[in-house]
Amino acid sequence: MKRKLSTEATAAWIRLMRVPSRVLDCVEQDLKKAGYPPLAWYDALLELSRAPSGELRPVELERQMLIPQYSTSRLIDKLVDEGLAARRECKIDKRGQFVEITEAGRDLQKRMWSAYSAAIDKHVGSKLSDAEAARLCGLLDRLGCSCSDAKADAKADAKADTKSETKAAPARDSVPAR
Amino acid sequence: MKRKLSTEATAAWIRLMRVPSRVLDCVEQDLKKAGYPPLAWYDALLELSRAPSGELRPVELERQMLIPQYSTSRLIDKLVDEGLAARRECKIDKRGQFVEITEAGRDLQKRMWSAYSAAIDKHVGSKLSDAEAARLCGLLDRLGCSCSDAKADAKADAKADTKSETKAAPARDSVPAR
DNA sequence: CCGCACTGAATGCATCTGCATCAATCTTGA
DNA sequence: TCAAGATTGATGCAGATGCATTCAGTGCGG
Repeated sequence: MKRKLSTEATAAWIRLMRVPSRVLDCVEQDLKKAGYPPLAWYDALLELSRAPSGELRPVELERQMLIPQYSTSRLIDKLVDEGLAARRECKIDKRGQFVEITEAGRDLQKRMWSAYSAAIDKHVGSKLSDAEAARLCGLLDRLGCSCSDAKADAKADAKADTKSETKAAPARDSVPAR
Repeated sequence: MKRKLSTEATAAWIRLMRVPSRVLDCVEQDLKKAGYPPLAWYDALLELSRAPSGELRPVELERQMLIPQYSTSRLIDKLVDEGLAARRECKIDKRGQFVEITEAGRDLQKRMWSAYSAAIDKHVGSKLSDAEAARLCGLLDRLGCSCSDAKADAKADAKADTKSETKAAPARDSVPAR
């Protein structure tokens, strides 16, 4: 299996590594200049605001946001410090807890969205037609489900848990609000 | 200038934020499992090995790699520590220096490339036809030149005050070798 | 020659990240 | 029913990153 790496694939790789991080940077900068916190805060607030009663278990938030557990824990710390969310006891499972978005949190989420959506439009929407954006989605989706096997490899001799998450998942994700 | 953000653009944004970072992760993991250092080291070694006499000014390296100055400085520290590069005095400008790749550095760069190219092919090349890869390049390129104007802006009012960050995008670069 | 603005590079410090581990609690199954 | 194992969430620590500053050296205008 000694495939040859094509120049097209190489060119795509270079752009994959450069362009999105740059675009993210631009958007984050716009948000920051508007006086808002990092995007991760928005994502968390959005997930919380969407949840049935405005509250989620940290472990749920973690799964929604696809970030590591410790990262979730620390993010929650900060949201709580800023009064954007509150920890609430979880009666049914005393190991756990609920994190509930506050009014201030909902408010911030809404205000951020206007700046956020404007930034996305500025840096992505305005540069591509809808058809092009859709084609880009299609191409990126083709790259999506690759690392599950790495995970499997890692614990190959462990449990064969087949947790392979084929997360080509539809857009049910962070950004879209409102 | 109150454009509406389309759902297509939003979907593209989500994928832009997720897919490439995931692909990068996979490639980095592959490299790591093969016992190699981070990709940034490869990039630096590649730039050095390509340079006329195997040496560059740090400031050149910085521009090639699109990473901040302090980051370059620290990366060089590590390469030197590992014997992959050496600092050499710059006679014509005593503020500066040259960084020269060593034989060990050239050797590592070459060895890394075989693992690296295999990983790129596995996670990108094998998932897209050459035509698709080319289309992906085209689409990503449309997004590329968005922050250059930010740079221009910054330069424009540079004299004013602008503590605003003229930060260059952190991005991976320079893959193609051999 | 001097003063002054600028460039090249390093570094102190605060923050962020990842990893490993911990304690508490829940679940399972013998 | 209880021990073994799995889950939930927090945290100590090491390394990475970003920011601002510092230091040395350059080059220009006077």
